[in-house]
Amino acid sequence: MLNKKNQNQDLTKNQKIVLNLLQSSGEPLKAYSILDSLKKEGLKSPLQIYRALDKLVELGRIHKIESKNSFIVCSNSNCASNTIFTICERCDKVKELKNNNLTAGMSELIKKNGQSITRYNLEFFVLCKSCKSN
Amino acid sequence: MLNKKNQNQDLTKNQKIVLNLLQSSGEPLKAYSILDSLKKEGLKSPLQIYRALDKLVELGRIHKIESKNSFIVCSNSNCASNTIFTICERCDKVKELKNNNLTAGMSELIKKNGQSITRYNLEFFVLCKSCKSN
DNA sequence: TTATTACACGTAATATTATAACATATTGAT
DNA sequence: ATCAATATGTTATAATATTACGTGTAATAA
Repeated sequence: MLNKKNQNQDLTKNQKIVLNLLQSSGEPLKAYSILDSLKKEGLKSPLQIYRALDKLVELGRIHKIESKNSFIVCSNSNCASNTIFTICERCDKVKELKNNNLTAGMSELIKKNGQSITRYNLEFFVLCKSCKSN
Repeated sequence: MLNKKNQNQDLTKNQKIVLNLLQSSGEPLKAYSILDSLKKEGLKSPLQIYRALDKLVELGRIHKIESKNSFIVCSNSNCASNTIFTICERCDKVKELKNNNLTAGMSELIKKNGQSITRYNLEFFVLCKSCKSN
């Protein structure tokens, strides 16, 4: 049994194509902009994109940024669908947080909290460094 | 100067109508379902609804639940656009958290964190009590 | 007063995001 | 080989949200 996280071999053709695009982009992309970019690869209907995206989200390979209807590769090898993003309010740049004191603090908090939290999606709006310095 | 938070007097006709509906509902509603409900009040175009919703969000009177494209009244008198929701994964019930140890912990965390967080939207997916007991 | 500004409203058209429905193909397990 | 599950392709359509343009109304500066 291969490790799904580190291999693209389990992915189907369309899933690979979509994932590759998101990986090489590095920033969030919208479904229809992905579709436009992939016309040359033969993908021509929204459903082809959405099906691939859904599966990739399910596998944890990408995440949906809900407030932007956009998708971004998981920059984390093992976030199990729990996501923490910072989104710059001025330039829209998105970063997925990992292994900083905020994520660590969150884990603590959730452990302490009585509720059975199964998953979370956290969107922190910030002014990024380069926007702040202007 | 009246306290805007506690008075609806500053709101316009359409804003009041939409807010009333959301208040009496208590649960998240979608824009087009609001539109359907308000046909009898004379509102007939999506834009009338979206304009009222936008303004109410801006005023902090309601919040958008991004992962559901839904809107819910603010159950908090003073959250300044920072929102923490729990969403039941089974029945979709949404609750806005306030003044519990999770919200307190979040404030702490953010204070400690170097980044200049201007606003946040946190969505915690849970199994609610009634769904858990089944 | 009149002119100006700032909102709010109304309406039609359209853009954007996402899914349903149906047919066919491929894969994987028994 | 058969069966089930999953993936694909395609068309149509649903659901969500905004653009563009014209009108009304209230506050206020000239």
